[in-house]
Amino acid sequence: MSPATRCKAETLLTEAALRRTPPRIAVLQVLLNAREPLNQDQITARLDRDAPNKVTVYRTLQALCAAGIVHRAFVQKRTWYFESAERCTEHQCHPHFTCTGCGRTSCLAEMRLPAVARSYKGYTIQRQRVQLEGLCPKCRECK
Amino acid sequence: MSPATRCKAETLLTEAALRRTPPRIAVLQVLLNAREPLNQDQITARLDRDAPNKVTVYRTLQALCAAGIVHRAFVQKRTWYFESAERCTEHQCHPHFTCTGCGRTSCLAEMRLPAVARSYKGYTIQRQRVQLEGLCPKCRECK
DNA sequence: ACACTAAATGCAACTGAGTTGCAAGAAGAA
DNA sequence: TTCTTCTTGCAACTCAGTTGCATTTAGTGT
Ligand SMILES: [Zn+2]
Ligand SMILES: [Zn+2]
Ligand SMILES: [Zn+2]
Ligand SMILES: [Zn+2]
Repeated sequence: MSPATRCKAETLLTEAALRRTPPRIAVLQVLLNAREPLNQDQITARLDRDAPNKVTVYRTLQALCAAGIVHRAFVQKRTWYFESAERCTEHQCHPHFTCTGCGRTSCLAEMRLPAVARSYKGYTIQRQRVQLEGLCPKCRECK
Repeated sequence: MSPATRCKAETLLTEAALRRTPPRIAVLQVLLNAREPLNQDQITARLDRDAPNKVTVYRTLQALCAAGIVHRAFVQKRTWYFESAERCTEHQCHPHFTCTGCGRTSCLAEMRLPAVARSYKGYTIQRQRVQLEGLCPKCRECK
């Protein structure tokens, strides 16, 4: 882990008024470095020896989500995948793409999405989450 | 249940080359009549005395989803909510709105959504699912 | 109408990510 | 440093979902 990432993690925690504890800094660093959403086991695996108890990871993710630093990106096979919220705007999370061929899910973080209406039939729409489905570049070739 | 709904359910099963068994017809009828996505317990509750075994409901929903007649609309508190696919198009499911105030999720089946690109960086995009978040009409008043 | 076969059902038992309670430990304020 | 409050680790629990298998049934073809 780079010292820059660590610094970023600590800053985010401070801004969210969360205590800067080793487990939180560690988990947040993993998510800041990840290119794809990770589930709890994957986060634990990346921490290896420094991994805290699984309940601590669980509660850490809860706290980070409540603070808005981390998002629950999607659920697959009954497990949640988490990611840093840094590549999402206030009104729109970046889309996730699930391949019907290989089952893999990836972030399309740079994809521009058409904006949705801010209100509809009395509903105030504050945030939009988009899930895409189809064939990934690899599976498209094989087909 | 109206005889029309039953007929519709049986037709859908036949078209999908699925056996028209009592549990399947019953579960499908419930979903065709529902205005909101339902989880397994809610489906069972609506069938009351006629409710099949929970494993049968589970496997029925699996079969209906595999056939594309039913969609897994969203997951909430570790349980899946199902709905008939009749109000979705091939490329776009109707959006679901979750209120951050009361936690309720509702279908915005008539809402028009801007179309998303059919391909992006080598990905072939076949279907789009949109999840919205904000305040529902009731919670907006109270606020 | 009857026999046959592949598919569906019900039951019981299992799975495992998520969740909780509580005692011990650590962060941050005074 | 002391104190208070929040956080952590452990063990135990929850419960929707999942599986295996024996029994039943839908649909097909006599
Ligand atoms: Zn693929
Ligand atoms: Zn992402
Ligand atoms: Zn509401
Ligand atoms: Zn819906």
